[in-house]
Amino acid sequence: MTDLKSAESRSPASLLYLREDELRRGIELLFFGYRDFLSDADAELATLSLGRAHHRALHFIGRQPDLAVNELLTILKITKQSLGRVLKDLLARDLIEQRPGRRDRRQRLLRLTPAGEALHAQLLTRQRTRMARAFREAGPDAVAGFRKVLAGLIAEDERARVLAMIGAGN
Amino acid sequence: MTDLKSAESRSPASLLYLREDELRRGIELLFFGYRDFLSDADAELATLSLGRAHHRALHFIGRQPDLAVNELLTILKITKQSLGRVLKDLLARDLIEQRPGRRDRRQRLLRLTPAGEALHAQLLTRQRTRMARAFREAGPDAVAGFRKVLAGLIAEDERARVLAMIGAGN
DNA sequence: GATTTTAAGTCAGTCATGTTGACATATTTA
DNA sequence: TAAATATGTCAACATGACTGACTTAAAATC
Repeated sequence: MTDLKSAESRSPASLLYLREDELRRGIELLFFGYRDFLSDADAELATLSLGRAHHRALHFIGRQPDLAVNELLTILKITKQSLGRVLKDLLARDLIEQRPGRRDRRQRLLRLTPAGEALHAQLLTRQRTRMARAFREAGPDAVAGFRKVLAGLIAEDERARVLAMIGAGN
Repeated sequence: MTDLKSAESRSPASLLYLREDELRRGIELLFFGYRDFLSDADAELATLSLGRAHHRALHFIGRQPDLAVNELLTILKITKQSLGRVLKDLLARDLIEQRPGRRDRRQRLLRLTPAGEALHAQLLTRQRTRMARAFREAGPDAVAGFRKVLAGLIAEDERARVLAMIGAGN
């Protein structure tokens, strides 16, 4: 970091600089933390010729069985066509199954098959292990702060909906 | 979340469940927070027909002028071929420039052109604005926790190097 | 000085995952 | 009955990753 001046080397009143530097560090930490957090699951998915897109669909179907396609689209914010390809793969590999909704028979409600449950559990366990280590090492106060800041990063017009979906504790 | 039972509805001693649920919330918050954090920059990049890959290269070149290609590869952890295409685009659009290293003339040191600086500053300001709002709303203790947990998510064999690169405050 | 290693670039092909746009079908709602 | 909705599908395309093979120039080593 030869180009990044230390705070001490600058004018004493450059609080703005300190602030900008703190924000830059937060931005970069988010990049590296996110990337490495996904690496465990990525490695496992690669052995199955599946990608992140499959993982995300599997995750949200697993956590909320009988999820409708439209709900999943709202969660993932991708196009119907993109999701369609992923669901097709997961169906072909017997990781998920569909059935028409009882109230609304246009809907195709999605749920995991036993094989899908197994994979979902395996991936989630891996991710929880890494997250658990970070939580444990950081301590409960840090965990609360982590969640608070991340919640603040969510788009304002989405935040209430997302936090409600994730669960009450936020 | 019809399928997610509240903690109260379960057996009193299910601390494991509480913990698993807390970890799941952290995982999901990271997903949504990261996605929405990038959305500002993505929108701006799209107007210029640039993508995230360009943004990342621009960011790390901007923060450390005269960066060698190899250093950038180490930071981004992508292949030379992938980076090559991105750098070619950025060079063609006069956003970065190269010059041979003085000590090692095999190296091509990368730096931003004035136009690159302008774009870099514009993108960084946008991202800082969103991060600043989240930091401000969450408070300083939360910010410390946010950083602590994210640092813990970085791959162990990378952590020291990454934290050193990001800056002392972590 | 000759050989090996390193830094960088390039060509070619592939894959995963996103996009737009147009359209089809079944079902529900107005 | 007509309109809106939920889903699926075809086609074409862009981005950004990958592997593998190879070249060139310069530095480091023997």
